[in-house]
Amino acid sequence: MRRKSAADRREDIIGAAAQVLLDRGLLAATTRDVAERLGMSSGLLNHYFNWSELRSLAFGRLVDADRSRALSSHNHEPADVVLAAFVQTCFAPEYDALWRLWIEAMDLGRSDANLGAQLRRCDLAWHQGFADLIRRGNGERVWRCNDADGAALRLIALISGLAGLTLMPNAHVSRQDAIRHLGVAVRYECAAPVQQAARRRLSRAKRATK
Amino acid sequence: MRRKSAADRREDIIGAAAQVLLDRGLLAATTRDVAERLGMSSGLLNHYFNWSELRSLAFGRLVDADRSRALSSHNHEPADVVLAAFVQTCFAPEYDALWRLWIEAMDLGRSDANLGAQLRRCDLAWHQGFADLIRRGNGERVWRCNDADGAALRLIALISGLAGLTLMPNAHVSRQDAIRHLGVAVRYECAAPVQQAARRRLSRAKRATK
DNA sequence: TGCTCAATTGAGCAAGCGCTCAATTTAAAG
DNA sequence: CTTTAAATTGAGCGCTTGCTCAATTGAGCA
Repeated sequence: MRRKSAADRREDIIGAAAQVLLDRGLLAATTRDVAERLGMSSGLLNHYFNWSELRSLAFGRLVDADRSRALSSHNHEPADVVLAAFVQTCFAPEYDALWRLWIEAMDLGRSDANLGAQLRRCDLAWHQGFADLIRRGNGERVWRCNDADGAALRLIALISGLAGLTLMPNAHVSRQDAIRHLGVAVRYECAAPVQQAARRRLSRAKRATK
Repeated sequence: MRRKSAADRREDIIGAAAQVLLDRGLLAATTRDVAERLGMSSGLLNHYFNWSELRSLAFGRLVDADRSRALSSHNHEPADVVLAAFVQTCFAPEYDALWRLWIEAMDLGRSDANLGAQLRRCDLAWHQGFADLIRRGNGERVWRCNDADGAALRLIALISGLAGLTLMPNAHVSRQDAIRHLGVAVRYECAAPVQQAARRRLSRAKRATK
């Protein structure tokens, strides 16, 4: 195998490991898979990383890239548009592998300290990004949410739970269902103030007709 | 080892396997752990079960028992009391092992067909039980929920997501936080009609003073 | 009492895992 | 060109896993 500097080699390995994780999952992926994908010897891989370290690094890189794409990439659009787009797309098939990794990390992160620390970091970053988006929406007056942090945490927890239900073979919750349920929860948490007032008027009118 | 009938032996093994699962988790538990706990040879265990089958059976038994305890055991109490008790207790330390199994099953159930089928069954049963409880509350007029099935699914998904956050070592979500967040979601989904009216009056009064 | 067959044993197989290490190759410094 | 240190190799070690199978044991029946 053509020689490279240590830094370049490390980058190659992390990138390949990330692809292997997407293909096989955190649990099924092996060091030999990564080495084979790069056409390098298994010994070289272990010269740079141990598996726990490499797996955590590759996982963190994937999650970070995904978060940037989902939350930070289109900061020019209004918060409600960004959130609506996220709700519509987050359960699309192309993200199955990522949610699968997330669920696996919730399990393996308990026994693998590297993975646990990485998951915690990713968790906090997602939480932060989501809460910021909700606060931005408050500022733009597209909704009114008095507990952005709490809402962000609840929505993220709901998403991972829904992902778990959706990803099962023979799942009894379809992607469309998951999107719908997430949309309902989003409306609970981030109700548009205008709609709230309208709904209040409506219910008052109903009582009046009784 | 003292001889037993096939049926008794199978029961012994399933029971011991359930305890091993609680102790070590779905992933770390091994056939040897179960055999050792019963003081029997590993060969005998494999005479009655293969590991995939046994693990799924033991998992299902644990989840079923827990569901009975949480939802069906005190049917004489009002639905809101049952639900409130569930919210307060579901994240208690004694159920950590169970939630851990649930999260592990979301992962392993994708590659282990037995476990996948068992998880699906348990999922549907929990969903059914939860939705029934919500509908009972509708009948008792302790709340008004127009989408009991949807609410049940969202709450279960939220719970598993919160459990995943809570169970991590160095979790940034405490048990108290999890209870609070679940309580908030329950109020979203099953708002007491009386409280709704009171809140409406309150917000009207606020606008009047401005 | 002897027979029979199912329950039970436990050494060990085959496979997979992360990782080691002595040996080899090669880019770069002197 | 020579030297040197670092990159690279790959056979294989040590361990764990689920599971097999020939051999052994013992409860129930004639």
